[in-house]
Amino acid sequence: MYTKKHTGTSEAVYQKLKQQILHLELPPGSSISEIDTAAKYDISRTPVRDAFKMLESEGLLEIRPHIGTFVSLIDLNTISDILYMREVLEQAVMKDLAVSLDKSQEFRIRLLLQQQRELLDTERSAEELGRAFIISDNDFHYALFELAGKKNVMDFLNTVTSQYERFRTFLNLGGREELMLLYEDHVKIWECISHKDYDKLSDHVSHHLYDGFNRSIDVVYKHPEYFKSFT
Amino acid sequence: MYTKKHTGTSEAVYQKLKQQILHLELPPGSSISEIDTAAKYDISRTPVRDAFKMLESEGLLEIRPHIGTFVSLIDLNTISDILYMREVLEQAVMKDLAVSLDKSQEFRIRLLLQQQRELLDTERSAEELGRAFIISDNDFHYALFELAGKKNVMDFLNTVTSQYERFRTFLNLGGREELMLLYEDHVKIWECISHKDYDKLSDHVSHHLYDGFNRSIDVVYKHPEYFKSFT
DNA sequence: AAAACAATGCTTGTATACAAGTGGAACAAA
DNA sequence: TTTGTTCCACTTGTATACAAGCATTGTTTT
Repeated sequence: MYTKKHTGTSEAVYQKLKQQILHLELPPGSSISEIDTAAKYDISRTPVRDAFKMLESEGLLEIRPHIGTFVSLIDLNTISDILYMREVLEQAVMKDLAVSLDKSQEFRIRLLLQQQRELLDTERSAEELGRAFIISDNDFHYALFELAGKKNVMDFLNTVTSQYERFRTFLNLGGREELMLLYEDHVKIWECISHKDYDKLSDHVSHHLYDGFNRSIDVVYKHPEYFKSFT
Repeated sequence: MYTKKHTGTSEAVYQKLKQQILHLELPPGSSISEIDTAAKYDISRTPVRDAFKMLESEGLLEIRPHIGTFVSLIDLNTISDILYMREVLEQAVMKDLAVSLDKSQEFRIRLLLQQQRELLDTERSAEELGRAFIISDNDFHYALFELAGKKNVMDFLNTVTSQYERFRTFLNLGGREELMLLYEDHVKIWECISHKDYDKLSDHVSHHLYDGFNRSIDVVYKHPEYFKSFT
């Protein structure tokens, strides 16, 4: 038998569980025990506990001492606050980028948009396309932050907004047409940046963030057990 | 002997260590071992490890497997990005508050300002006054976020910006006069909110965030060993 | 029948033993 | 002296045993 590594085990478990939670394979509210997870991956409780703690700090797990560990319910109030932060920060960063845009950056953005265009024209299943587009969408936003010199800001945001990703995956039941709307938002945002049209830029950024959610928020009521009760 | 509690131990150690790090009693770059810490508080390595992991996720510790654990150096690039986030988010939140301000909220802010005023008029040592004012300053900002209905946004910010608090403590060598300037900023910010003077409000918020740092940033060079090299 | 209660099996929290990687110190060879 | 090497002390990573809290079930008592 190969000797087991003494680094990276908990990190691997963390990544695996996080993906399962974000993709709703571990649904909100479901229980998950340290012992079972350890047995499943043929490791001890220790690295599993480390992974659990990390996921708890991101708000994806809820550890109740001596009772059990549960995948956290989606809190729509939290989602709302996350959207607010993303809106405000993205508006500011995009504006900064528009102010200092140069030709090489413009080229890079054009390239990303073209990639996205091709993605939408490729035939594949709706679910697969949805996931691929979310990744591409994230790449697009991340690239804009990076070009604006605000990569760390994006990283901070992401550490605190895992909930947002999960909610996005949950709502992602839209077909090619819906995704096309998101792509068109990107094009509009890019046009505003390159034309330095700051007012419209802010509007498009807000619209891009909220519109998809607003359009499909009714599906929330198809899985009320996934959500924390809100009044 | 009393039976040991089976909850809260790691949390207590976490809080204790965090305070020591933020107050620079555990200086940046210094090493801290799990075994020593466990012995110091007469507990086992397990809760200490939990606390270490939490502090690492906040960027206050750097755990190098099989080598050691070190209090992280202050990264001025990170500080810069944190300041950017706080600037953008505070400007937005304060503006929101100004839009919807009512009399009872105005009363609450006046109260906080008066408390701060009294604090500055009380005789005590410079260092103690500095720490007390930082707490009072945080309370003031927190209250404004709360009044704007954005308490969670502030909480998110704080989980990610522990570095900022440490840096602030480090720079806090200013006397009563410097603190008075911060207090006057608060008064100006409040006036802009109550008069709905949005343009000046943003300026004052930015000024309030950056001015203190800019005025005393020279002390950085008195402890270069605390900082990550930057180019 | 209903209510109080004790036993049991689950959970996570803690303590401790062991594994394995790292770096420096002591030491040997050139 | 310099260089290379071996060893050792120290670190964190992992595995596992035990402690203790909670909930459910089944039993006993009223």
